[in-house]
Amino acid sequence: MNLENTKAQMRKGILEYCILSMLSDKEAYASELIRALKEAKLLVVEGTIYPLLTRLKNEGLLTYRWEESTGGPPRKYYLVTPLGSKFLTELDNTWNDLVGSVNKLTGKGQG
Amino acid sequence: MNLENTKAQMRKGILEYCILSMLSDKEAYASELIRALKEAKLLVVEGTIYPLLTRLKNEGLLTYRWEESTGGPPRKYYLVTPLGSKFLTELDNTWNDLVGSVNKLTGKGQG
DNA sequence: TTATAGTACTTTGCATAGCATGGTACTATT
DNA sequence: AATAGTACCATGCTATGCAAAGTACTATAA
Repeated sequence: MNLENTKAQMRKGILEYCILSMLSDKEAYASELIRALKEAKLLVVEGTIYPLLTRLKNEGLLTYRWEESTGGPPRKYYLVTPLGSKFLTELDNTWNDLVGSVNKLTGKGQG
Repeated sequence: MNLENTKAQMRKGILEYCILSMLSDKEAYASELIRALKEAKLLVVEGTIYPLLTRLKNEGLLTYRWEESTGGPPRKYYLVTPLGSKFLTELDNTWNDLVGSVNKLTGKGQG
């Protein structure tokens, strides 16, 4: 049995929520997001986050602007669109429901 | 954008935790589990739960016994093995860490 | 100039798990 | 015999996280 794999599965679908939420506070570029996610003990790699950002942009939930960097290649600063903000509200509810359901089933709630 | 799909993704990997936890309290068969999960607002269908139970059994986390039913086909009653119980403890920690991480990133925690 | 290192963005292919769908088998009712 | 309800099982699809490799820009060192 592989605990790491199970952990990875638990993270699935939650990254999308976290990233939308992070970008609703202030814009950021991918490497910044990766650092923040790692600090929060959520392991994320480039191959995960770049396709995810592109997908959210194509769906109209995010937009971005280029910004030159003094010490490296230019950066893509992403931010949430009005549609993304609306979707984030629904994800907030979804997440809260999910936590409630799991806590109930695992006996932490009123279960 | 498809909210239902995102919800399904969020559920990924969490079912395994929920089912192990439910079966650590008392044994149950698949249809019982489905009913309980639906009551807790976690949408689950047969095509999801049967392969999952088989997988957990093959990994030694669950075992089962047959029991005849008066009004239908026999039932497979699953229960958690000692190995499954040990694994469940780790999933408890994983889940708590995940909730902490998400709440921190989405600004519900200490920010 | 050339080479190396650091940063940032991109793409490809794989493994996994949830799900839709259809099927089998047992019992009870009509 | 036919239908309905319950329970278990198998197949194929899809989406996502991830490993790995690649591209491009800047700064530093030889």
